Amino acid sequence: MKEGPDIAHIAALIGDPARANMLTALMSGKALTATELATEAGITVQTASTHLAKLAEGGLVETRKQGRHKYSSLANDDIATLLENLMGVAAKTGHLRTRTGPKDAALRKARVCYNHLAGDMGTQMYDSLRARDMLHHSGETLHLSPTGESFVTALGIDLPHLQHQRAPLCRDCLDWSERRSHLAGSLGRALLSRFIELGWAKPVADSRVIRFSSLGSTEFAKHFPL
Amino acid sequence: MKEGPDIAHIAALIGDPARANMLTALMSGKALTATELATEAGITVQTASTHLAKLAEGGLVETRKQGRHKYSSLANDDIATLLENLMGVAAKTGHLRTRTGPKDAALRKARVCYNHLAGDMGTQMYDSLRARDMLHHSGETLHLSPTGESFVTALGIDLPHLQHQRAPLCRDCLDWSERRSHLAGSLGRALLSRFIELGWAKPVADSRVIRFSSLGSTEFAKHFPL
DNA sequence: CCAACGCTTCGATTACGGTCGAACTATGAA
DNA sequence: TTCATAGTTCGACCGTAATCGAAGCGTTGG
Repeated sequence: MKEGPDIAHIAALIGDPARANMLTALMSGKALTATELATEAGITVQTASTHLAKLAEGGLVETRKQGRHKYSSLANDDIATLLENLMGVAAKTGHLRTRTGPKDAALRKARVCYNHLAGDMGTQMYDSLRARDMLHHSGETLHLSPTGESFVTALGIDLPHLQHQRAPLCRDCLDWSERRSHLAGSLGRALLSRFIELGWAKPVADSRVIRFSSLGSTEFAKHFPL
Repeated sequence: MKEGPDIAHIAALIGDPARANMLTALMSGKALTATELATEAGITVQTASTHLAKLAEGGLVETRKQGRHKYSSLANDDIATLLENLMGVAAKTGHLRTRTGPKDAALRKARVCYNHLAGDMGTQMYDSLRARDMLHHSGETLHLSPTGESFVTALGIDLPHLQHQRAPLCRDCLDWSERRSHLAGSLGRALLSRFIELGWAKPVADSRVIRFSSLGSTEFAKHFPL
């Protein structure tokens, strides 16, 4: 009865509709200002401010002041995973907020999960790397094999720079549309931004959808075959 | 703003302290009656009844009537995973309800997660099976290799019976104390109950702790070396 | 058939938290 | 300096939901 961490507190934080809207908006990975989050959630700036204070105190979001703006983002990958997890059971128990619209297909195909690629193409990338032994699963941690290292370097990833960071290089993250893993961690983030840099893909404004160009699709299929 | 599943609803369900207490109590895997859950959460039976109705409507728990008792249990493994996930971020953000007591060590060593073995020994079992190629990871689904099949059969598991069931045989489940995977699914459940059957281990009453006998510890270490 | 038990429903109370208007602070621009 | 914009704090209002006492059902066991 009194053992274990206080799950009620943080669940309650997510449990408010306004805050849930803000958090899902932050799942895009971008840091958003208070007013952006307010309009996203359909509330006034004042209430958004109090909500943000609570979310920060609860360790769910981190804030960073820049000039007269205050940017908020999810505190870490764990939070993103938790939210995806929540979406999974919410979707499975049939409690959808809106009927599956035309947007859903695009969301299921390719979307950003916090900061890396998720959806069909995300799992395809993951599976392709796994199948070619570039990604290795030892215990719980994911590792990049030597062939994998040269592969991503050839793609233009600055691997030494990533390995210097404190954050884990590879992590797997579970999807809610697909029930499968995709690649998270700093490498997952770097790969997505590289795709955008190469002009293969482009994030759709005000959404989590990632749209691949026709060139990008063929290049992606070439580099990550099944 | 209006895309995706309704995470606020189910997060709000978990967000109430009383309900959170009930859910964590159900993490033991046992089905509990309404009165048991009421005392567990420190509330009266009436309120527990209304809470249970809401949890059932939300798809978090399933209820089963037996005589004049009504047994409630977690609806499925996904819920258990979600709760463990929540405990993880709650623990990480430092929002512990109680200071880490003497009970915590036992919890970290071996505990039941919904219905299978978690904690140190859970991850050890998982890693040991993986290291000996008895457990195989293809895509997202876990598979039991032929050597693995004969191994668990030798342990006394009725494998054909398990394979007949609709539920997946192997699944991995993430731990909140250890940040690593352990074996869930019907095989995970069967293994734990087999350990208890063999007298290796015994669940501690009114807790999620699993206590291994000295015989059980040596046998376990023999069967699941690292 | 009656009493005990487990659970549910109803009704009333209460309290907590979300919400916004208004006033205030801080930063940047003119 | 003055104005505009971004965000915070305060105060008051309001609604929702948690809670429990009391009464009502079923089921079990004598």
